[in-house]
Amino acid sequence: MEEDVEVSENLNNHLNYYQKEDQVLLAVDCIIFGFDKENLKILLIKRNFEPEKGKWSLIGGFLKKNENLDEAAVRVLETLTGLNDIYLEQIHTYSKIDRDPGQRTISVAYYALIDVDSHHFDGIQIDSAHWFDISEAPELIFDHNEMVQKAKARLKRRALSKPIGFELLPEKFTMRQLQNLYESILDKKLDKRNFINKINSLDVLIKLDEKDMSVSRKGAYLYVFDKDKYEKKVEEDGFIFKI
Amino acid sequence: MEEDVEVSENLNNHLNYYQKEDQVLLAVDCIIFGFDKENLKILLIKRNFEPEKGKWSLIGGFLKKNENLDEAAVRVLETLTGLNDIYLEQIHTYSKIDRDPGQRTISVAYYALIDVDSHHFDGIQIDSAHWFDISEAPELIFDHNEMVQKAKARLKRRALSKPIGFELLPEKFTMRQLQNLYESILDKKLDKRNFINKINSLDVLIKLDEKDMSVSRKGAYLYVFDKDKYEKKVEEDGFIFKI
DNA sequence: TTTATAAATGTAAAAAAAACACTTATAGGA
DNA sequence: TCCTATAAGTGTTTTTTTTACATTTATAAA
Repeated sequence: MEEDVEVSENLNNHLNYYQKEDQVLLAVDCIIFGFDKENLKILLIKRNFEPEKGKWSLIGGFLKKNENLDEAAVRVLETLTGLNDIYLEQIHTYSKIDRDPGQRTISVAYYALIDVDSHHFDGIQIDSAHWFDISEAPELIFDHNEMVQKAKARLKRRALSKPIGFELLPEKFTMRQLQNLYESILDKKLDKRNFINKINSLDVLIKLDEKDMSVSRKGAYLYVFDKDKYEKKVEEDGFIFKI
Repeated sequence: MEEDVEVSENLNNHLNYYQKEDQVLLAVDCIIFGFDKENLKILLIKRNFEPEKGKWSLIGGFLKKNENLDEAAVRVLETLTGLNDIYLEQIHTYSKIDRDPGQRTISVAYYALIDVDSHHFDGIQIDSAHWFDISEAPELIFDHNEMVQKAKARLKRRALSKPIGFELLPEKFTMRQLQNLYESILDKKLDKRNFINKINSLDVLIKLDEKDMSVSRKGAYLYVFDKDKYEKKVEEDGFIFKI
């Protein structure tokens, strides 16, 4: 039934102006970055359908008639994680003719940022999903490696110009964790004092009277990101977040 | 005939793995920036077909089976300008359900950079096309205004980090023209001496023994962009172009 | 009480960016 | 041919930002 409607809509509906044009399948694929207070991770799944069944892959899905691409990406992510409040951003659209040997498919890549620990999703919803350390991720199907490369580059750029990191951290975090995150994303060591000075000069963190005692004997103060303050700054004086 | 083949391929071919998925029309729309040595421009057309016939629009076209998106964008641009060596970059994919009242269409926006004068295209190939000063562009159909906004922001970012400007200038140009271009893109006045010092410190221009006498009595030295040197620098020492 | 460990802290030097004004070459007009 | 008007060309100082760098402190565990 559904298919009949589809054919009729696409080829026979007199309200359509573009009847002679080729149609394509449009997919979304999500590069899901996570952070566990130590290392940057990526969430991958083992494909359980053909083609390329059994190989590692990004999670993806096809765009449906009744949703836009952002909504499709949210849906796809919810299917995997059970979460629907995940930070998502569109990156690039991939269209090589034979990129998917199954059928001509164009794919819109999104990247997502998740705090691995504090979003304790109800167990990942697909058994074969696995968090890989970003440096230890396996080869992926199709052009998914290329997508991941681009997403990493984008993440790096955004980390330098937006307070993107706070999507990847628990609500309360230590300076060391924030620095670990930036070091993972930028893939280089940073000087501790300079980093703290820089962050403090941005004036968008609130230092709590609370310490995380789980790592050191002295304990480390916890901070929260002051989103309102950040947004007010951006609005009022075109504040530029720049690390 | 062609349509028969299409239906059969999409719905009946046993090599297709994704038969039950919805298909969509995929378009490309091009934000064509130009520069005439004075001002940043945008090339728009008056649509000569429904819907929204007669309104100003970006130039666009539908993706075909035998091409990828970059190729589609090149084809669309060639149709309009007769040129096929234009700098193009994908920006974003737009998918709001009712963005095109004609039919559900997803559109991939590209931006293009053209030197208005020295690419003297054989007259623009579509009569209704017109170069608008970027600040005087008319309202556009669908979500094209949004696309232009994003393209402008992207152009700004890229101008600060890549020698993008040289796509928009004639081969030989004066420092004043380069500064005009940057001022147009960044939408602010720059100090002449600081600008020249900055550009010279990048060391990617060749100063010619030739002057442009068309603007001042004194004449202004002409420069060319040393693309090889630029690329060698990027490769060898990760040279960062930053204005 | 001692010890081991990560946290917390500030300053000086170097580099980059911004502010700033006068001289020069030439065409065109007097 | 001399004068004038106009944009081109040129450096230095100040300010801001970035980088480099080492010691003390709080606490839990031994």
